Amino acid sequence: MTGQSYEAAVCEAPSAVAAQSALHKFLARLTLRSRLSDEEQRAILALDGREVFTAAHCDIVRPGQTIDFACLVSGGLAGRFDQLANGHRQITALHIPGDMCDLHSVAVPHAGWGIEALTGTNTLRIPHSSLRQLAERYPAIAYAFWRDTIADASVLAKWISALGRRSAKSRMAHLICEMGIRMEQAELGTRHCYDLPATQAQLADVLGVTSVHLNRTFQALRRDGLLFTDGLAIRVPDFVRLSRLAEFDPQYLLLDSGAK
Amino acid sequence: MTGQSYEAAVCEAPSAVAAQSALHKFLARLTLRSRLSDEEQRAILALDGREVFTAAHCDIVRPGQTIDFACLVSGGLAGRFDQLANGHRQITALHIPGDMCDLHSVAVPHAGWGIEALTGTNTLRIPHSSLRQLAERYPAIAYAFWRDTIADASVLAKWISALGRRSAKSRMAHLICEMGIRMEQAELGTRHCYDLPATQAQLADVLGVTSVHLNRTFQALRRDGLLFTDGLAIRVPDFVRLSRLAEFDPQYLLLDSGAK
DNA sequence: CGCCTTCTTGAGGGTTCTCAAAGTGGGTGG
DNA sequence: CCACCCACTTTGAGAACCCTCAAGAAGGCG
Repeated sequence: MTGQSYEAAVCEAPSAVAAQSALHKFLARLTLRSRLSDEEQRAILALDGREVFTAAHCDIVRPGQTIDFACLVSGGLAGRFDQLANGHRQITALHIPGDMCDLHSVAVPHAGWGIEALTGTNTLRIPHSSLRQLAERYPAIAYAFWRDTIADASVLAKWISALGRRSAKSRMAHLICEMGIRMEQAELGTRHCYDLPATQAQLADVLGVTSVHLNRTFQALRRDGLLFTDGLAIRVPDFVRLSRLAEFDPQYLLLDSGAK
Repeated sequence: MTGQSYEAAVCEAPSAVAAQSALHKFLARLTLRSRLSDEEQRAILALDGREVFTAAHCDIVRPGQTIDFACLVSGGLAGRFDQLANGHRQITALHIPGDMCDLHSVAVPHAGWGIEALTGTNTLRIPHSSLRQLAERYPAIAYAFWRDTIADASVLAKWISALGRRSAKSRMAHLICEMGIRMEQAELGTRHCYDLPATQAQLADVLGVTSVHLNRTFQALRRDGLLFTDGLAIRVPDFVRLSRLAEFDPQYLLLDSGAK
């Protein structure tokens, strides 16, 4: 059921292990932003759901679908997107393992967006009912969920200013910086080296440019020595210099550890 | 302390009345999205805070400021913005009377953004402590606050796809449609006619274009007969036709009444 | 009446798009 | 093991959209 070879690396672990690892990452992010008691933490880790594999380019959640579960990414890379009448997509958020893609769907189950597997992606489908019970029983968890949504909104707002007021080059640099910090926080790599398993066409859908222009922008950053790619691996020799180009300040991610 | 003459229309009411009206609008939006008991509704209406007037172009909250209150707009128009190193601003959200600009600041008090008065604007500064007490005492209110943040994020996500994948003309049309529906819901006008007290330069900061280009885009819409302005008033003769150009579907606003 | 903010217009240039085709590499079947 | 296919990346050329700089018109306010 695993996809092409390079996806096997992500999915090779038995799924129960991957699921536990994703829950741990999810919990780690919650506790970074909110204080939770041991009991509350155990309750989060006890969450259960069906693990589902979605092949690259397939939709995990179709636009407009009404769902009764939230998706915790346990492997791969997922993107929330909005689709235009002409079929063009804009990806509004990227989700890495440990991210609950659509925690907000608990409170608003009718999705106006879709979620796409950018590469072969495993998700844990956690029933809304379980999450709602948790939030009702433990107010601190409800509060943590709220903060998680706020962090999500903060990233969206930052991306609006990137799309509205920055060049493609600066936007690209910003994305590479953001994903570096997030990957590092999730212990999936470092800000200087991590995997970003997306095609250039998909990254173009994130940056709001065409894939042709994205390719040229990529080349410009390589010429400047700011960024190198090796297959899916991103290498950033000088993170500070890249941050300056991007005017990147990780504070908006609401990850204190990344702000150091 | 009221500003220029055209702002007086907004601010002429004694502030206690304006504050009550803003709280009613705020409550109306919450109850649209969440069910609240009579007691919970009374608790919201009993919220109190200092009313502050901010002149046009001045900051209600400066970027980076740590605050201990949330701002409920009671008159005028406010914009959340992100500022670049070169001083350029991108407005990420517009807030009309009845909107709690930064409800999320209750959970994340250090602002990474700023809030600007686009015109002379009155805000009610409601202490975080009052809101937090309310959320702790009434779980349904905490839940309603969460949903409000989700609605906020939904609007942000829609705006990302507008900035990334639409022309200035379509973006402008989308903004006019969105504000029309929101104004109608807030009973501050109708989708066919409402006041938008912002300068073209400010609207350009929302749309992510220059004021020169915004002006030309405006003219193009007028030429097409889609949109007319009369001072601050926006007139939309054919909302359906404008919606089509904008590919506007009000569902993302999470205002069921607007979706009809 | 004069100042100031805002809106409007013009001309030229840069970024990004569109359309099209060629190059690259992994996977698959013969 | 080779040939083919397919998805992805890269390149080229011309056009469209939007920006910059600059200056002129319009309207409120002292």
